[in-house]
Amino acid sequence: MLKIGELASKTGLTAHTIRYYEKNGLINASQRSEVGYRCYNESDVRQAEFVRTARRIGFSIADVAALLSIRVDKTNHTCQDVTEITQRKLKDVSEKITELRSMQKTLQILLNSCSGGPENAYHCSIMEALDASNSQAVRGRA
Amino acid sequence: MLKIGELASKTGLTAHTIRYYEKNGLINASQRSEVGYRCYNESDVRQAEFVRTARRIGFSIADVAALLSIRVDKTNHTCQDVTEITQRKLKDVSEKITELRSMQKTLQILLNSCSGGPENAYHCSIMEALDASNSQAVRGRA
DNA sequence: GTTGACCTTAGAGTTTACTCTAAGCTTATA
DNA sequence: TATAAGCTTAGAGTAAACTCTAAGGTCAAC
Ligand SMILES: [Zn+2]
Ligand SMILES: [Zn+2]
Ligand SMILES: [Zn+2]
Ligand SMILES: [Zn+2]
Repeated sequence: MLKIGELASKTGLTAHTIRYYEKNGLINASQRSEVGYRCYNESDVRQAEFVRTARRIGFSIADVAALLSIRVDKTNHTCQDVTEITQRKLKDVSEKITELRSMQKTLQILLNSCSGGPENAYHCSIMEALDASNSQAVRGRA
Repeated sequence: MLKIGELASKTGLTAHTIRYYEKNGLINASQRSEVGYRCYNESDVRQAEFVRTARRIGFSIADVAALLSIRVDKTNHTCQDVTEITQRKLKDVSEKITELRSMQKTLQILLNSCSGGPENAYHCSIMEALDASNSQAVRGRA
């Protein structure tokens, strides 16, 4: 039976975070000690590790809660239930990457256009591009 | 002279957002009408468009504030000042992309391992991977 | 002359995921 | 037997960027 600090060092979460996850239904201490300390058994620890793994992958707390509800009742859930959550997350991540790549490209174009030197910014092409609301560079892929 | 709603439709920002930006020093109305309405002149509009463009590229509000302070005093700032902000942002964006690509890869591996079919999740390989805290798939690029 | 769209302010609420604080027990160590 | 480290709770604070509300004044149109 681990105390919260022990679970924390075992999982790499902080005790604060574990209590926060508990409030959100992700981690649970099956027992309390006589004085009220949280006590985690092996099954609790495995669940905490599941949570940490899922969070590391990028699942939100709500996603993890959904995955846990499948986990505790696998026979009444399908592989489809699991992949739906995973697909949705993959879609989010992919969309975010697309957005960021567009930003990345624009920023790179801006940087390529400017010397970055010590001359004053009066004719800086980055500033000019930001000022031109109809600039090619800042409207994404042309 | 535009009123806030006119500036909003011209820029694609909402009136709420424009007031919020004003509070943060990004957009300013040079005048008020007799009854206190914000009035934006051409220069104000150009600044608002600069802000909108910079925000669209992904610069934070603090970044935009820094860019604006260069913009209003170009002769006392250098191209280096401008590129520093841009480089920092590019670095942030690139790091975020790296993170997300790692998530994307993991999620794809998970999805490839599961049929996604209507069978129950008892032997679901996604659930198994999440449960195995030492799983290959969930520890990023091996 | 009243409806409806638009404007004003200060300030609260939203989202996500923590992160920290205060006040007070408990437990291990020197 | 004192410290120090660790545990408890409720609740507040943080970050970013909005988003909305309430209560009220203004303006154009029918
Ligand atoms: Zn120059
Ligand atoms: Zn330059
Ligand atoms: Zn199966
Ligand atoms: Zn499956």
